[in-house]
Amino acid sequence: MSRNRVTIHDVAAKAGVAISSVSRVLSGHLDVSEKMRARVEAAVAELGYEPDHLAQSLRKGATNTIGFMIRDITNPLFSIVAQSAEHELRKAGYSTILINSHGELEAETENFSLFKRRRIDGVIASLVSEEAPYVRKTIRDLGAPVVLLDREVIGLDASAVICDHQSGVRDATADLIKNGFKKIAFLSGRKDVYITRNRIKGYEEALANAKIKIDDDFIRLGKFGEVFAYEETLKLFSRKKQPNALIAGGIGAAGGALKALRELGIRPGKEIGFVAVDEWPMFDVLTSDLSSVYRDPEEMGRASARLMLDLIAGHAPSQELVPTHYRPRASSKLS
Amino acid sequence: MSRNRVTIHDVAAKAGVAISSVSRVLSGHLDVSEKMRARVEAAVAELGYEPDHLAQSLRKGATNTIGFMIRDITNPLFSIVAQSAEHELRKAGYSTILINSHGELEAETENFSLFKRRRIDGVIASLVSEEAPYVRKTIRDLGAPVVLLDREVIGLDASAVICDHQSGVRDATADLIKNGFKKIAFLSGRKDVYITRNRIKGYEEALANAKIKIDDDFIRLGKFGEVFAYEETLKLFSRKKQPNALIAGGIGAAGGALKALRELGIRPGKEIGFVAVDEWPMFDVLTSDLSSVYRDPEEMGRASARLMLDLIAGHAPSQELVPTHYRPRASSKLS
DNA sequence: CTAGAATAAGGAATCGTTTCCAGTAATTAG
DNA sequence: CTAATTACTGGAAACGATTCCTTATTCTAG
Repeated sequence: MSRNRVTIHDVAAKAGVAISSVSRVLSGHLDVSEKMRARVEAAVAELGYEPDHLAQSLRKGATNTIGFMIRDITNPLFSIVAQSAEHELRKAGYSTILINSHGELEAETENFSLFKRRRIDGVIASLVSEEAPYVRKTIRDLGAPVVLLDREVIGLDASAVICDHQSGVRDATADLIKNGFKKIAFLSGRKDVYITRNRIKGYEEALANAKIKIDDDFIRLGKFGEVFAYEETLKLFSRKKQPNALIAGGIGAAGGALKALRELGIRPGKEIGFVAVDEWPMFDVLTSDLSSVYRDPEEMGRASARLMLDLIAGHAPSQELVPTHYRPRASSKLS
Repeated sequence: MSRNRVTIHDVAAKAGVAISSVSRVLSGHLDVSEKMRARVEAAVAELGYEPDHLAQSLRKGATNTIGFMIRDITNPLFSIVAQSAEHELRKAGYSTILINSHGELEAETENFSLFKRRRIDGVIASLVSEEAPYVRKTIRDLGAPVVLLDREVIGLDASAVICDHQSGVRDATADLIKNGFKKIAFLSGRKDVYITRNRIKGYEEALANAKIKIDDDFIRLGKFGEVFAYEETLKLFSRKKQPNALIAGGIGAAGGALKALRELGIRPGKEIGFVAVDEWPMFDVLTSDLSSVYRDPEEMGRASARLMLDLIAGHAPSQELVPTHYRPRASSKLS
């Protein structure tokens, strides 16, 4: 089965030349005669030789492989980011190893160690924790370029793709206020990460602009994912002090919130105002006119790939900012 | 940066032993003395040594890497399959390289060649074409075990995970008939692949059972994906002879169909009967009570991983059948 | 026509492991 | 007490490429 592997030795033997000459021809080196090139290429063609990537990597010290680690591949936004990054990296000759961290710190650590053992050329990651010493140590130990998704990288030796959630959420909040909502609840994931902090900034900015007092009871932070949002939404709407609008930060959160609302018989755009932060595939088809804060996941993927290739080329770490756009639809006002 | 790489030589030097002994200790070989084991392990711990996976692979001839190739990672069903397979394979010590073929034959070919150069230990793939000679040649050239998703493997040297679409679609069709629909349109992707043929079997079986004549005008096959389904649905409902129910095969098809229906002002469960084949994340939340034919993507992933590990262990190719379940909800009868 | 440069090709070291083969030391049997 | 195993350990040859270093040849110039 794999016995039919043809190596550079076979090519050299067939062409009657040294293996170093075969290598030189294949790497497009200058100092080879026309005759040599022709003979070698004939032998290569005849034997169907393909260089062994493994041996090349070992010798060259580069694997042409990038690790891509995210919390959850099945999150449609992330899967688009991953696909787009993979596409872009492949054009530059890199393969991508995709790994889930399931949002767990230990899985993440194990993944980094795996990447290191595999001599990955770089890692694009959406980290679980943003705690600076941990991140710094992780990056140092890896010994390869790192691009972080949606994380601040101040004082870190890494590049980052960061999204301007703030302005999107600010505009969304302002629109809700404009439409008469004053008791706006805000739902998002872990509070110690950039994405959450940045969204809250936008939320608070809009409230401040409208001179509405911030009510901490309406800000529900905890975990990313459907379950947390579902439970928190149930709580929010089963107390005395109820909000009359809801901003759900993230795809999971929006799903969980919508599920809870459905069970409660509360309809977005009818009984409350509602904005989803992030969209999912067929957003316009599957949902009934939800207002949203949009960001382009393909651009995020491309940006992360660009940053990675820059780092590999030896450039200094840098950042790319991806904008967000508030898209008002039916759910952000009552009808 | 990567200058701090510590090799087995360093460990051997620090422990004052031969590198072969270090290797023996680390591989858990029997013939090492306690003293030797202790010294080596101390040195390993002190230096933080991790074996280079690349060198190991080159020497051992196995990369512990599986290639996973699908048409489209952003299809939520596939992304769950991929995640589940990755999870299962990782438990067995394998990493997964995930690659898109975008449904294009040339991309697929290129991917196989990439996998081969990387000496992948096996490939799990959802192939673009099912044309036997092509598939056979591809598998032979790869020289590594192959598991196909949703493909018949008769006469091929490969294992397969196949889904029993037929019975799910049959039940769905029968339910529509029972609810009074006789003009049931059926939408699916390429007609030369198992998944489409198998679904049609179920559709035709139910019609035959009910003694309803099959009307080829109502069977619309062509491409997977949203666009095709969207266009075909528009056509279906803008002719004289209109169906009064629709089965959409696949996530993309369901999305495209729903989009078209929305534009036409035709509501599933109101003006027509509707069944989606395959579900997507938050299916119950995002859609308004659509009937569906369900299959468990996690099980598909696990099954593909199991089959792959079996093949690697030297077992003969085999198949696993994943069942489908018709889940009637509001959209398959009028109200 | 010969010295020196330029060109082309071969040989060998190297990347970091594993594993086979010897050889030495320790153990047991006779 | 010596011979025959057995238990460890070190050395070296792979794995399949790249690349540096030589050396042989050809070319140009003086």
